[in-house]
Amino acid sequence: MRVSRLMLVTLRDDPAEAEIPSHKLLLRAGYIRRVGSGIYAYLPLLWRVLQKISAIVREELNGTGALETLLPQLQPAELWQRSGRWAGYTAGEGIMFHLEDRQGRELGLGPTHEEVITALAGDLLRSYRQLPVNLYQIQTKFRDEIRPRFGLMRGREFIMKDAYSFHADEACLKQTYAAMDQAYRRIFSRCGLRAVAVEADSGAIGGSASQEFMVTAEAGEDLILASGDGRYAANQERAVSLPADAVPLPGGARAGGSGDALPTPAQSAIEALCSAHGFDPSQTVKVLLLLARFEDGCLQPLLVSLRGDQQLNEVKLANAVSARCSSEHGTLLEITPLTAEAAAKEGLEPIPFGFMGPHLEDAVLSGARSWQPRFLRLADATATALQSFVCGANSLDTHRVGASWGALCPAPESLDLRAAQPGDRCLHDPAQQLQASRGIEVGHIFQLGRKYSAALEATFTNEAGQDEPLWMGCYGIGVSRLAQAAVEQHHDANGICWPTAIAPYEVIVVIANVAEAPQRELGEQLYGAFQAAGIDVLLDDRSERAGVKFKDADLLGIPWRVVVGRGAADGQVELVQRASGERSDVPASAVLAQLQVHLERERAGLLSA
RNA sequence: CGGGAUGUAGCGCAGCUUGGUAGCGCACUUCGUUCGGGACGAAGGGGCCGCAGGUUCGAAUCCUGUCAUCCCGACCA
Repeated sequence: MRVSRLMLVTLRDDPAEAEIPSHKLLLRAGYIRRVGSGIYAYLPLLWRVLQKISAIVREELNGTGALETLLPQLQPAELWQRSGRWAGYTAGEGIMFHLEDRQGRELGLGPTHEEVITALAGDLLRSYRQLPVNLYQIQTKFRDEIRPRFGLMRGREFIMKDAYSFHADEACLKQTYAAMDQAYRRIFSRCGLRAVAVEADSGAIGGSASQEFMVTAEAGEDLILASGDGRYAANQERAVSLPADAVPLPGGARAGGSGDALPTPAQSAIEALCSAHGFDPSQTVKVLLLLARFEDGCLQPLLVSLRGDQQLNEVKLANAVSARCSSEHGTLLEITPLTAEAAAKEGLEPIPFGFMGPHLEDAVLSGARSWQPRFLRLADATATALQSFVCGANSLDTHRVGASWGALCPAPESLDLRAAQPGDRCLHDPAQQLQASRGIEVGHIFQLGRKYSAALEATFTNEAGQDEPLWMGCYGIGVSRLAQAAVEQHHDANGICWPTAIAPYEVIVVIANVAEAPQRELGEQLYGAFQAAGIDVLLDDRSERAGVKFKDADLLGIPWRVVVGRGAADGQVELVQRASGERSDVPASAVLAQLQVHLERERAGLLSA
């Protein structure tokens, strides 16, 4: 391709709309344009990148025996109602774009395809003899994100590879899951990405085991916690760790175990309380009030006890609340803090916020207009493990010192609700500490089990002649996000440095001065020779000054640059590697052979490294 | 949804406090000089100043509303 014909528009200044390097560079170098919030046009250069990524994905998945297919994006609500996800995905914080057709029938734009594929599988897969099957597609997904951001990182319309596997038993599912794990590692390596696999929360998709693949980058939206020995890595949403030891409360349990009253005027924050009385935060129990909203409209107040020095992990809490309430009230839609304003609106007596203890009685909820009249009481294990502690006395400006479970109130159910923190000791080896890094989630694989197949009655006949639900796995890769993640990981002050395997073009031949016939002729000749050799080559034939063309070549990030300039008359050209900046003078007759050696190796991505 | 910010030419910005009918740099067009790291000079084209009301003789500028975009958050009282 000739640059003069490429519709190339590069920007000198960073567009105001972009914040992170990869987003700025993709805009500046003419790879993308914003059409709306979270909606981007993939310009010809980026489309080549996306196709190269897709080709790698296809090769690796086809290699595992997976079948490529293409499913509809317009999906009937009925399908989602059968799986039980319609309300959760369309109401509240739901992310599914949905609409009505002319007959008034409801439809959704596919944010994911479990429903469609499972219904198809139920229809087509009848015997264990057909299993296992793994189907995948690469297509646009639609998600009405709460907050789209960072260009392609979190778009409302984006390209995803999603795969779904079907099995006769769990062991077979685990095999395919492991095969996909391996395929994913190869895919990211071949794309030239440093990616790590981490344990993950399976979120709204559901199912049991799940693992995310993170491209490590400062601008990542996710926090990864990993042990120094490399044996444990998890998303913070999911991570487990050993909490710091609590400092024992001097004097132990007092006044029959329900504690002594202590005047604590205006000391509603743990920090203020501790500094005023010399307590350690780990000697206190803090109480959080929250409100869970369910699909059926039920509003359930939550009372969560945590050790004062610990932080709540909302994802763990949401999972715990779902497990306890969803069979009765349907999908958990959201959990919000229970505020004084909301309580007043509900017609309740004032609640002593800032001075609450775990013994706060359900009576404070009496007279509630729409809330359930009882708290769902949950506690983190760090709180229930305390022999004696400091907590609010449930009246303003007062705490209790030396309270203990049982005497004060029954200990609530003890769970893991705390957020693991960097510096925490690891479960697998207390000598190891968790270290934090940031990551961009580019892939996620799940063992779904039979959640969807049971809901959608997708069954097969087993060897014994009985019908049972299919075992399922699902596996996603954010193709467009991966492209931007690659830029985030591979750029410098001058622009993008694409890994060769996914670069839009592998080589750019720059004619320094097109007014010079020898340069022009040699440039054209090399361009033709590279094309004939199967190299993806760009020819910068524009009548710009050399400096402009060099700047643009750097910005675009083409891995190799061949400069045809002053030496052209003597048959000499310059070969420059974009990422390293290394340059050498090479006879024009030898440059193709040299390039082929480099490209041969680089096309494999990091696999060869 | 809560908070913050910004909307002026394709991009980046100034002008707004103190109302008088729009400017700079880049990009674009033409000509000349230049020609290996975003050249210089000259001449041009392009804007209902996000939109709608209001105040005023007069609004980019003041007031009200609205829309859009970006950032932070939606977690500990």
